[in-house]
Amino acid sequence: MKAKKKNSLPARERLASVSPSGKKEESFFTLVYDVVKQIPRGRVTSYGAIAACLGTKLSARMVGWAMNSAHDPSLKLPAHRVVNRNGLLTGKMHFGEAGEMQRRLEKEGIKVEDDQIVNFKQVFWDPSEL
DNA sequence: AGCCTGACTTTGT
DNA sequence: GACAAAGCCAGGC
Repeated sequence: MKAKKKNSLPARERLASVSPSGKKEESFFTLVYDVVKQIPRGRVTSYGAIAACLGTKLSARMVGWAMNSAHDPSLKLPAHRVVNRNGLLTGKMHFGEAGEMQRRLEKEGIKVEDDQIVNFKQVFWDPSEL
């Protein structure tokens, strides 16, 4: 999975440069949201992958933490497609009800066993791949 | 202004 | 192979 291409240019600045009218409130979350929203159905990714894509690979925590603020349903963030690098549904407890995250994943064809994604390597989606 | 926390990851013992 | 600790950045209090 080390097929990550070198991102010499931090996506932070790249995406942050996207200011429609000069007035922009891009925060770390915005970048994360954008990436998460791009996760194809039936695929999952890890916090580290997103973080690396953003250029802050040293801080995968921020990604997960950003999701903490993503509790807004209007964001339509498929947070259930975001797991830790082990493919473990670490944040399933934050979905309101335990088991919902797994249920959603299974609904998309992703098998989850014991809170862990089966064939995680196969369903893993690298944001840099898009 | 400063300390604490957090849905992670990596590395060392 | 399992456990412990450090690193990271940004928001909340």
